[in-house]
Amino acid sequence: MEKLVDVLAKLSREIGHLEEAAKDQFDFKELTLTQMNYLETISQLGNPNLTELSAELHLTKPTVKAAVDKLIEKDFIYRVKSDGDRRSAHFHLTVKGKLINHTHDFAHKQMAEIIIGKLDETEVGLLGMLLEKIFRNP
Amino acid sequence: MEKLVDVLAKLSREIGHLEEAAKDQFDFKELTLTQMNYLETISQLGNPNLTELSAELHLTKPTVKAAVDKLIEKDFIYRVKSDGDRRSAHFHLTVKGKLINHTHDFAHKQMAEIIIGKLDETEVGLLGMLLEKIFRNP
DNA sequence: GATTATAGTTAGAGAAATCTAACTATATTT
DNA sequence: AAATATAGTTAGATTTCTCTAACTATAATC
Repeated sequence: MEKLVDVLAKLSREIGHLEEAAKDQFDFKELTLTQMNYLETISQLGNPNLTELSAELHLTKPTVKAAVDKLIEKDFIYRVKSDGDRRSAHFHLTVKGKLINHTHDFAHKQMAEIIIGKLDETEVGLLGMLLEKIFRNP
Repeated sequence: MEKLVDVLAKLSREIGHLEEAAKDQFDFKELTLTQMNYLETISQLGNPNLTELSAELHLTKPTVKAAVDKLIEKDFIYRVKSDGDRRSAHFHLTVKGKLINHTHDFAHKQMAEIIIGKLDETEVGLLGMLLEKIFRNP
């Protein structure tokens, strides 16, 4: 257990570094840390409305409205009116906004390459199976 | 490769969620997202001085000075004068500031528990060995 | 159908985060 | 030892982030 925790820490630190590096590359100087956080949260929640997004971020609705208005203006997200409820609308990432996820994808791809460089084919297959088993549903 | 990337994405997303949850728990409402980022970066750099911290964050020195002054006031970090260079000082996390790292530790421990719940003893041992091999130095 | 609840908006104010320009003190170079 | 470079600081201004209070429009409940 102790050892497993250690090695998980290393893995997550390594992935963290790779993501940081990817973010630096992807010229996200156009966005503040806070704004990036909004994009990530919108992506994680999967097209939330204002109420859901505010709840997740522990911020008030006027605060979040101001932020998303700015992100819309900068073409990172857009609004889609709800069919069911005419009061409400959901936020979607634009193509530009989805770049934020590419930083994750990039990091994971690099990690995969590191792994393939360190393990032989059998071991890679084994690792894949084990991780898959961990995330299998039931 | 494709499959490995997928499963790494799941793993890192899962650890991410656990860290978010841990942060919520640890009543870091006292800190803004930005301030948490300062603490994490100070921890990662290992007691940087103002110049190093500014460079890493891509921010000007007056900006970073204002931020660290506030973190010192709130007792999350402290200044240690450099022996060699009398102009300079390094930032260290206080006991309170180190709590930021506990959120990571917490997440990794929980992840380890999930893994132990999903795999049998042999498989856990195997996974540990594989991950260790990945992070072995040469 | 009237009342209450929910989703989002607007206006205005204050705190947080950032910058540039100008400065002091110590180190390094010439 | 004079000139230049580096580490950090100060002052002042601007932008970003956040809040509360009051509002509109639609939905749900009674």
